[in-house]
Amino acid sequence: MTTKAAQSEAISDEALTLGKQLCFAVYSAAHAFTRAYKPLLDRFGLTYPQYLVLLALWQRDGMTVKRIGEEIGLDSGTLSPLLKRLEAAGYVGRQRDPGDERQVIVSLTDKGRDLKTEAFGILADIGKASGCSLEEAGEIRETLHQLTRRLSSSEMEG
Amino acid sequence: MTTKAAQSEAISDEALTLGKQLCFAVYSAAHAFTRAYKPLLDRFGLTYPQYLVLLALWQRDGMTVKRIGEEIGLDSGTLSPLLKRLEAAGYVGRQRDPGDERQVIVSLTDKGRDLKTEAFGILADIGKASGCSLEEAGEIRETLHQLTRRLSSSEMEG
DNA sequence: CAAAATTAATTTGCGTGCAATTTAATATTG
DNA sequence: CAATATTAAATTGCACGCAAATTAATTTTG
Repeated sequence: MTTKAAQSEAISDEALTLGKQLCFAVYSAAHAFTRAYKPLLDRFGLTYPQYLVLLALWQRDGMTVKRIGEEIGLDSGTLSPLLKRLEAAGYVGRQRDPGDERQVIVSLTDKGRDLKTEAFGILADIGKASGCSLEEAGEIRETLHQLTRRLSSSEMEG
Repeated sequence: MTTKAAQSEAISDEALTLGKQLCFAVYSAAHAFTRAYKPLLDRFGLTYPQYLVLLALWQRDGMTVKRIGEEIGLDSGTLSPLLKRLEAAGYVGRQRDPGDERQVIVSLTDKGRDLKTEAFGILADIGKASGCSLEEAGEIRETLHQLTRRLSSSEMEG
């Protein structure tokens, strides 16, 4: 098993295993976050992506659908129905921008604003459960941002 | 702005921002992987989770649905229809276990086995696009595994 | 300024992802 | 050994996530 063919086979197997584990680690961590949030968000009747939208609005109220999408990385096809559900739940309102009728401005209701206070507790719980210091969390964030940027920038058309 | 109330407000705002960024970094990275794989998998008519199932089968053929679910973290509600699509595409076969008729054994077809060779190339492409050395990838994987383990172990019932 | 191009949301269609229910088969135990 | 409990898949229902098509409003430009 020391031929050239056998060696390249070994390298490929290593790449296979590593690639699988790296991709799957990210995949699992994302699901772990979703699951960790779920019981905390259930009592507000919110899903994780709905919560991400509210986090964005708590930092900057009155954004358009497009702007929200840029903030959290979702397109309007996902956001339109999601925002309707948030509206039905009474957390946000949606109004066409009078200055540009193509755009829809999403703004927090009083109920949506009130939720922010309780949401701080949720983030604290998640922070505790993640077992990270502020510095560790910052490092993980930076590493993943870098990874995301690299993957996004390379097109890799089949 | 140096009262006790103002200070705890500041701390909470920091937790809010950090928590949001950490959760979102993981969330974005997972989607970046999915998007990075998409053009490569499209020509085989495969989705990313379908590809994960095949990766698992290339390493250990003939697993039950439950075992596959444990390997990649999906339940039968997701796997049953997914496996039917893989079967319809001709990559796997499904047979009831004669020894225990409750179980369904999933095995690769010749077409499914043949795909493994090309899949090595996909992993290599992703590895290249991620811009990681084997060591860096290993560190990221370990960090995320640790994070996933911590989040999974803490129940946090609302 | 009118036709063409662009833009923002919405809608549609398909494939997850997961909780909860159902069905069928196997284990348990009274 | 028959009633009960457990287990593995499949099914159902709801909410993403994204591509593609549609609709309506605004720019662009000929």
